[in-house]
Amino acid sequence: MAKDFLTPVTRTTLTADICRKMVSHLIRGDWRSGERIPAERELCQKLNVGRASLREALKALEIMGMIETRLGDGTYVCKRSEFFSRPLLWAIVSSSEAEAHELVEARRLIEVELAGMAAERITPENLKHLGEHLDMMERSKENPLEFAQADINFHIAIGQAAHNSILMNALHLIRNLLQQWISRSLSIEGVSETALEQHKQIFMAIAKKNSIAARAAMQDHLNEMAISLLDAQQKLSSEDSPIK
Amino acid sequence: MAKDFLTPVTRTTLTADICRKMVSHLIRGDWRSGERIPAERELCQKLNVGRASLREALKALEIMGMIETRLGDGTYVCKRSEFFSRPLLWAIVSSSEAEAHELVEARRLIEVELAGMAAERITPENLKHLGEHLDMMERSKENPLEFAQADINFHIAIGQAAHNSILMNALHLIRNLLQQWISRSLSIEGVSETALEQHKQIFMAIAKKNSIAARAAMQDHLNEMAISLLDAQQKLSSEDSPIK
DNA sequence: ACGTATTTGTTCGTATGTATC
DNA sequence: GGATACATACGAACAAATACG
Repeated sequence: MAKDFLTPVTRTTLTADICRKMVSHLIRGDWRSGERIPAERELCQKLNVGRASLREALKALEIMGMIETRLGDGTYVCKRSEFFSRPLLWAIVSSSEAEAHELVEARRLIEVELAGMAAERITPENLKHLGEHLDMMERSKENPLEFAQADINFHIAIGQAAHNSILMNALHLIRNLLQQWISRSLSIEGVSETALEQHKQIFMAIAKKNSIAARAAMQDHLNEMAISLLDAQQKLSSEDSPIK
Repeated sequence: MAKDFLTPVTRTTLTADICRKMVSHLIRGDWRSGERIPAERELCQKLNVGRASLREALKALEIMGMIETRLGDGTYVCKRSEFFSRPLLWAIVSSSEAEAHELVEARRLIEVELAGMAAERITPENLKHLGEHLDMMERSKENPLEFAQADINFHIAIGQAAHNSILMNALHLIRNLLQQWISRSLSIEGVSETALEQHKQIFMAIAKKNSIAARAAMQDHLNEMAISLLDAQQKLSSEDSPIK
């Protein structure tokens, strides 16, 4: 069509251009993971741009988790697996309308899948860590705080064993959003005993690399926990004094 | 343990703090989608920070697709569904085959579940919309751009019918990160015909409120698409010319 | 049609705090 | 402790694009 004759001049900002250039250097491996990149002032000269423009680009990359700047030291390239892993980013996924039951639903979906994937992909080292967290739970039956922490670590370790960083980020996020209710529900009489028992089931299924059993065990666990959790949540929100 | 006595002082930068604050305003809806936010200098005064620090935060948000700045005009809030949709992000994500694989995996997990949930919870109105998007795909077989848009709308409509805002947000996010490859793969000979046929299967299963069939149909669809998609992604990253 | 005010884009200079050797 | 290199942060200034009367 005639109206699309000549493409409009797409105005780009200097900052975005710098960002693009930096990204392509990062990707191409001109600067490797863990390496230090040239100082800001040096880059300014090489790129022939002002310091503010460069810093805007650098900050954007930092917030996306691609580089890390250390005060008084320099700027370093992050590992690829850390790209996009800044919690800030994933907070966006949550929404104010998000209700407890939606969170619980999302949690079940993700953790069941992660358990299945972990059973298929777990390395001996992953398994060792997983076992340690289970032992920790056993030892800290009398200490609610330690128990809750061991519980978290166990679930996170499963996520790591699944080797999918995207879902791992999602797991972290949902955990954070649910954490206060999870802690509360663990303090209900008898819940932590049940949880420990179910964790053992999950561990065994994963150790046997039985993906189906691992999914089922995690499903059982989360079904059970969902009840206590929603219970704790209702109690909590009814106590909730309107803050306004 | 004694060594963990006092929590380390987590040094935060001003820019990151500003960024956090802005994000929470964006999420909480203090500034709505499409609205113009206060001018830079005004924000500086209100937040009591220098303009450079503020701009670094704003640029980061812009590159992630959360806000849009127009020279000589002002800064506007993007729609939630457009967050993370900036081309620059594609460049970053598309550079890693491992990440592509993880994204595809996460997409399958979420969309299969959403299809199942949609079959159980869809309202007549939701179903009407879903049907309209399907018709749109049928009508635009010859127009790749329209077809791709109808494809997006169809999947989004399923997400809406599932009535879980957390998973809906996750769907948007992953969609945006995968979009360029999805478009590419749809342009491969024969792929769009297959996709259309599979969409019909999904639609029928959901219309019958058959959750199991809906899951299966979506699984089929995404399995098939994953092949074309990873294919398109490999081709794309091998074309990548060194910029220097 | 023109000019003025507003707003973002970009650079520079300067002062300060921090890390490393 | 001192010297050096570096990031952090602010403010001022001008350019460029846009909106509005």
